[in-house]
Amino acid sequence: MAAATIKDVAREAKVSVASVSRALNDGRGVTAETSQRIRDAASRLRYVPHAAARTLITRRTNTIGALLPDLYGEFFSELIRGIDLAARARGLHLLVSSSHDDADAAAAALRAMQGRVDGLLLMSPHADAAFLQQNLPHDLPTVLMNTRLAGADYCALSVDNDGGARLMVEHLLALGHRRIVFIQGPSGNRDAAERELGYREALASHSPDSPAIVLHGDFSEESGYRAGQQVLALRPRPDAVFAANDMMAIGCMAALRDAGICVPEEIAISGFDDVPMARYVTPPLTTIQVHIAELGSQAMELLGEQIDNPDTVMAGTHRRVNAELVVRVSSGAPLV
Amino acid sequence: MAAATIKDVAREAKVSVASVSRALNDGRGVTAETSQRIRDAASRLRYVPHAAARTLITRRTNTIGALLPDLYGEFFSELIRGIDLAARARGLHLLVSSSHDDADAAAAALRAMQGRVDGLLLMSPHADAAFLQQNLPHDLPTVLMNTRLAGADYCALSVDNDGGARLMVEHLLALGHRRIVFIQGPSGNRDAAERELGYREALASHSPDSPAIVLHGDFSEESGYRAGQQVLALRPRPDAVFAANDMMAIGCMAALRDAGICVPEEIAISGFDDVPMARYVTPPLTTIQVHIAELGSQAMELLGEQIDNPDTVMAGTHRRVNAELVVRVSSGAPLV
DNA sequence: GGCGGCAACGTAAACGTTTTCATGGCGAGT
DNA sequence: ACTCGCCATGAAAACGTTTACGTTGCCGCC
Repeated sequence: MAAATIKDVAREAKVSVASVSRALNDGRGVTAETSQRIRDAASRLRYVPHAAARTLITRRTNTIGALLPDLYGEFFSELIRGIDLAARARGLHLLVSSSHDDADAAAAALRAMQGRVDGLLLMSPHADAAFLQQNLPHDLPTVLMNTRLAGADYCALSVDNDGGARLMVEHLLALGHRRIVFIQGPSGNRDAAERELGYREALASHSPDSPAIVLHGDFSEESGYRAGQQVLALRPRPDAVFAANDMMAIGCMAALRDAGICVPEEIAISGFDDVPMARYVTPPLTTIQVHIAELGSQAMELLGEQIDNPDTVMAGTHRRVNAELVVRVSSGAPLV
Repeated sequence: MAAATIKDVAREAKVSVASVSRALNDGRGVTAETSQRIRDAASRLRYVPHAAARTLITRRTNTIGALLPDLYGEFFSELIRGIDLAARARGLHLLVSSSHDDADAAAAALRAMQGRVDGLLLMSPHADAAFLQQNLPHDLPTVLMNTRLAGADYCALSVDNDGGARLMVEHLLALGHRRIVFIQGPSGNRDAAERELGYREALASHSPDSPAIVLHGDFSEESGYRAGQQVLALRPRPDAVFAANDMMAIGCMAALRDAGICVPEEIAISGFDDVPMARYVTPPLTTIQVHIAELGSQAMELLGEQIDNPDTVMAGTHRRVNAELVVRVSSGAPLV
């Protein structure tokens, strides 16, 4: 029993294939009763339109592609969840290609998506201008996510690292902390750089006499631990530490604990990301939460708009998704 | 500039479309030099075959679908990673549909995949026999993952909860613990039920005089905390606690700590899953690690075999992916 | 030298839709 | 009553491939 085609339905309902197509799509140009007869015949035969045949003529796949780097844990799941939800709401399918870690693999994956998708969600560390120019079919609607490229040629979306960092510094300042250390992320990492920028900006604008004190780190817990040891050696001793991510904050906290320093009474600590673990460490970590799912769904929305109106040029549109302050014990805020 | 078609390439290379198709696919029936000329023309025009047109005639989409429930965190990412890697190795694309939490949504998603995929990876709490019979196109190769259905009609793959739980109980017994409490997962959850079964089996076969002591829980940290309080009230007091997942183990550990009980000196604790947090709690949690990525890639392998040889019936094949004991401090094992 | 066979290549059908255009019927307006 | 126009319906083209089948030319063999 091969799958039923539109011809089978037409024969069953004693009409032409054209009428079947009309009845099952917009439904205009067909009498109510013939339409009903056709629907009955279709469901009787369990007819489901052949997607490829439809694509061939309509030039639409009703599918969008997501090209992602090698991602771990919470971030990836949340991102996909957001994308998937928004895509489903628009009746679109989701073709994902993940875990390609070099530029060649990404380019190959990109080529392979050609013609299988109506639009592309692209997040790739290799996505510089040249790469895009070379590999991206320029008539394909695309939204860049968290790429280092802020260029005006593409539509982009990224998390507001800058704003999040500013929020955190303002929070620490409001609590009375004045000497605030920042622990950097790996050099070359864009998120890390933006967070540092936000730290410096907030400090400069809200507390010009507070020095910017920056220690090295690479997002790993160990580097946070080492930074914590350096913090202890600083004179005068800092009031607070703001790590570029939670894992470093946790490592730093361990270093302070090992040295007998009380957090947050003697030194406040805060991180960035709000990983699930952040609320479980002792003391619970004050941090910045980013709604990753929202990043995904907003990107999908943006892409959807581009697909629906291909003529209105949206290149250069650049949105940011908000970051939110999550106050817990480690920053020394009075509990309410 | 619309995308180049095979006709354009044919014109450019001054051959017929048939020769282009031959040269670009198997390459037989075409002279070496014409073949080269065709390839040149193709790359000059940036020709990439129209996937839908090809699908229409070959009846193959080179895509597999993954239908997943609403999944969180690590599990989802690892699963997708495993699937994606194995699929890419076979030159297949991955269409995912996730986050459908009721049976109707799952059925709709399943219908929508009709004809877009060559095979299906299905993990759904709603996938009972009736649901599958009703919604699954029976000529579509399918692999069931972690479904409650062990029936012989489908090809299936699941994690060895049973074996993992046995490993843990044997570990605890080997350390000299005799009164081992088990904290259940939510009722109706298949993973939880299998873990409990493994606990009971191991206890019965290795230490028949040890009683099976089972407390209620629902996988949440809070339920673990409550179970921990019940543990404290038991007389004689248990040696060890084996929670059906890590979060409950962590909750239980908190309850014991709050009561001033030392872990593992007075009571050993262990969990299941090896969530990232497990190594960071104090003391670090002994648990069972499941290679989720392997679950994904093995499922993909199984599906690939089904697709490649559609005639050999593989229904009823049922494999399990191993679970592994991860010994940390919380079980009281001597450190090496 | 004619003929069979084989290899390279071209022609055209087929896949299952959507959509344009043609056709017929029927109601309304004069 | 005749015609105009609209509306439901059908016929057929088109989308871009693959592939079965025909055609051509060439080589070798009798």
